[in-house]
Amino acid sequence: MTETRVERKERTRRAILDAALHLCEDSSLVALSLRQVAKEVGIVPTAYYRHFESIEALGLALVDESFVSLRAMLRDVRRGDGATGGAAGGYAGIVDSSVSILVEHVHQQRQHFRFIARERAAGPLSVREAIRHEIELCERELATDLARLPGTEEWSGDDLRVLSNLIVTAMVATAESILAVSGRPDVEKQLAENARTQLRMVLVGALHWRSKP
Amino acid sequence: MTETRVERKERTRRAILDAALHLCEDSSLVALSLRQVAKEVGIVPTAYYRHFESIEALGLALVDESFVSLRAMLRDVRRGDGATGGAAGGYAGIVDSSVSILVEHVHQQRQHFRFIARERAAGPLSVREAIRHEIELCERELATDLARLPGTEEWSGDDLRVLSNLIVTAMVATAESILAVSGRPDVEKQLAENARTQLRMVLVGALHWRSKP
DNA sequence: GCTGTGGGTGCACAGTCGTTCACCGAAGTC
DNA sequence: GACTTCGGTGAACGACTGTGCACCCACAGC
Repeated sequence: MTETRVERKERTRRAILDAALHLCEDSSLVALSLRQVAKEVGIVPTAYYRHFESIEALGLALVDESFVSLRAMLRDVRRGDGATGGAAGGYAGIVDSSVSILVEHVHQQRQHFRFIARERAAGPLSVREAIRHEIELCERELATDLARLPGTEEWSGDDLRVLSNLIVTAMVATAESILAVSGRPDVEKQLAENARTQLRMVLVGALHWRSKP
Repeated sequence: MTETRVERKERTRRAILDAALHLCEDSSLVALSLRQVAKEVGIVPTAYYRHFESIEALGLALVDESFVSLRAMLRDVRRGDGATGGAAGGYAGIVDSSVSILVEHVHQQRQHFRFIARERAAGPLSVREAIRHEIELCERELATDLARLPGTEEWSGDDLRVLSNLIVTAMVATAESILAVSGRPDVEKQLAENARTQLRMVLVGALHWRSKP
């Protein structure tokens, strides 16, 4: 029954992260006070310093944590085991399952996605930079995935990067839209269908694309 | 030399808007205090209430003002008089000049674009909704423009809307990137070129697209 | 079992916050 | 010229902010 000291500390740290994530649901990190977090956790303000030296440091930890969720999603997308079963195959199958996986993960990790979407533009400078860097990594990953797809053999590295940037941008926007309409399943279905259409349009463009020498 | 009373009031109101815009360059509206704005303007906090009843109301005014800038840009894009001179014509010419106009306007109205980019995700609820609504109007405008382009005769209204959503999303992302790298002209040139490539890819996709019945 | 480390407490401080109120004085009205 | 309107002032309030300091006490290592 007794807790070891490191367990106890880790539990409080988790509680702080969760509290911040909860408070960030309808505001931004820059409008979050150390005392609010402490009150939400149930500790005294000064005890906060035992875990983080500032709100900004908390933000960076949340970025790390959130991108664990995001990478888990990318892993699922790469495996291609979406709601459609994956039996469809081909580009259409990839598009359908990828968007399904996106929608699913946005629901399961709503707080993480919301945090990233908001702090990407509004957070402290270091947080914004950290998020931008992580997204750039995601784009690179996607670019190498795209390079393995049939039809992109003659593409330049630049074009692959530009294409994956476009796709990531569109998917980030889709995630933001889904978060914005949270609670209206019919509208959400429509957003997912729009995202699929956009991906198909982009893919049609890609298949007819020839990189300049 | 004497100022009429309404002129004087309008001048202070302008000063408040400018001060808020300036303070929002490296933070968000939700982290902005009435007193900061007042101090920046050079008036006492209570005088602020003569012009706006809250920071949120100020935000809504800034949204209106910012979208005047954005609409001016859209008008230029529609006229197609970009830096390339417009003589090129055809899709390539449209793409080149449109992106040039975007870059140009982002520079000229840096504060407005930055404000919209940030508060779109982080502002008070009413501000977020106002921005979302305005962007949706821009998408509709673009959709009607696209409908006039040769090659989209058989497109469904849905597909036109989805396509313009994709294009607007990509251009918003481009504007955000340009703001993020502010001050590095070489990187910015690259971003603009990437945006042009993305638009071309999307257009290639669109030209080979056939709407489902 | 004694000692020391470290998470958590309580108090205090100097600021800042939004908002109230009574008041001033110049521009506007009659 | 007398009267009103209204943008701006200055003091004051209660609440909240980040942070420093001394302290407590359960767990850790000896």
